Amino acid sequence: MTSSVDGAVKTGQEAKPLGKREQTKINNREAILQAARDVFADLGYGATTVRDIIRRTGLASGTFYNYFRSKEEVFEALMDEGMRRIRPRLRAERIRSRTFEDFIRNAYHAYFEYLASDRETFEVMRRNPNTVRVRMDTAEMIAGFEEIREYMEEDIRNGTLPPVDSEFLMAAVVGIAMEMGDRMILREKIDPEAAAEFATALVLGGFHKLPVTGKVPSAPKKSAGEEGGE
Amino acid sequence: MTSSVDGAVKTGQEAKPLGKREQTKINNREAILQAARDVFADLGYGATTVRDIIRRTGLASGTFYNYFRSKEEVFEALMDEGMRRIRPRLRAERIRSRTFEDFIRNAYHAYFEYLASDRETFEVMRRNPNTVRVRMDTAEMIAGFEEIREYMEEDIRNGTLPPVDSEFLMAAVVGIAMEMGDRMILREKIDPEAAAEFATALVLGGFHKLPVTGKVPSAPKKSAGEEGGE
DNA sequence: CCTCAAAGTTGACGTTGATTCACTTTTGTC
DNA sequence: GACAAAAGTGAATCAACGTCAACTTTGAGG
Repeated sequence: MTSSVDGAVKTGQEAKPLGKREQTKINNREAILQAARDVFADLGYGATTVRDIIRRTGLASGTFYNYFRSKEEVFEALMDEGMRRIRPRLRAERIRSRTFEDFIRNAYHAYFEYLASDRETFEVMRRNPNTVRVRMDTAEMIAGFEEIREYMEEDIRNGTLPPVDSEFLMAAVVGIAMEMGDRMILREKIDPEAAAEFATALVLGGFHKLPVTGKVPSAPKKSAGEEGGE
Repeated sequence: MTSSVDGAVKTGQEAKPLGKREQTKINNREAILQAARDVFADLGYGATTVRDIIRRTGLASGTFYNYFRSKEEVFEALMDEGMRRIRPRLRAERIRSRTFEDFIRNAYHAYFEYLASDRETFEVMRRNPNTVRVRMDTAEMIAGFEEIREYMEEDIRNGTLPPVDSEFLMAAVVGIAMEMGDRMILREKIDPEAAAEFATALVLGGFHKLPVTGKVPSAPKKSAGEEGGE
């Protein structure tokens, strides 16, 4: 009622007229991110300065700060972007997977394939085989890890997985992925398939033997539901 | 022999007169390292400046640069120190251990116990549960990892371990240690024993199932020896 | 003890890069 | 076409870096 006379009507959800303003904003942001990827790869994270980044975009130094507060924040955005791309895949694998085994296998495949596909972002590591590695625990990452852990607790509840320390298991699974991922990226021939098989075999071969805590975690927020008898 | 008339004779190897000069040098270096530990813990690695570090020592800013070239180098020294403390233990465990199993178990125990004991250095992580984590691959660390890998290749050669991708296995073992270590440190009650058992169980349970490459690595520098296998 | 050269310390100084902000340009609206 | 809001610009300010000439301490020789 009484809406604007000729304004674009918000029909469904995807009727983007997308004014010039919105468009440049998107473009600039993307330009900065891309420049950052390049510079990080060339100079390494530690050595790059905010100015190195904007210089490559042709924008003015001040403009950078309309988009990000610092070099860290750009890096964070880069990492978040990666995580945001992976999580839906993990979630999909999760749904598809009937067992803990399936999930692990599919998750590792998804992860290593993503790493291999987004070389650009991870070129940082190839160029700085020495010195400092940075790792950022962004909100998105922490959430991603927690989600994995959540899946594990579900599997403990439904009996697919013995009642082990789910935080440690998640940490181990993630640690394997990270460290192996770094190595994989550095190799001459990048073979995500092989990496995934390796990681999967290790975890699936080993998880039966883990010390059990005896404690079955209680469900998080959802309905109590059945927690499965003995 | 016409040696100096009254100079300290270098009898064996441990006759340290240790002049005042030498002593302050050691003291200053140690003071800087200790200050760095503190500041990193308080402010986080990224936020601390060289000056934050020296300010705590009472030394002048210029003095810092007589000892280290940068913040990175201090951090590196801190990490190296840790690695230098661990490697002899690993080597000792290596010698004591007859099998791959023993080695893994002992190595994890050594590592998690060291982490727990040197809380001060790793306090960095506790204080900055968020944001950036830095990890440095110092020469000492790389050497340490390579040493582990070397042990694994030995075990492949002597048949204790199937011919798997030793780089990946090393990466996985190290990744588990790092990521679990971080989690362990963050816990209310730090239990290196439990962490070591967990990690050990995972690796030892799983390594039989790893994909084998068929290739037995050849010995590094020593005599060719028998490479076994038909 | 006294003297001297080498080693080490100091902090002010010139640089570099981060961050802000008053001003200009662009965009969208009426 | 006029205006206000949004975004861009780069000079100016500020913080930290790393250097260096001058100063202090140490230890060796006399």
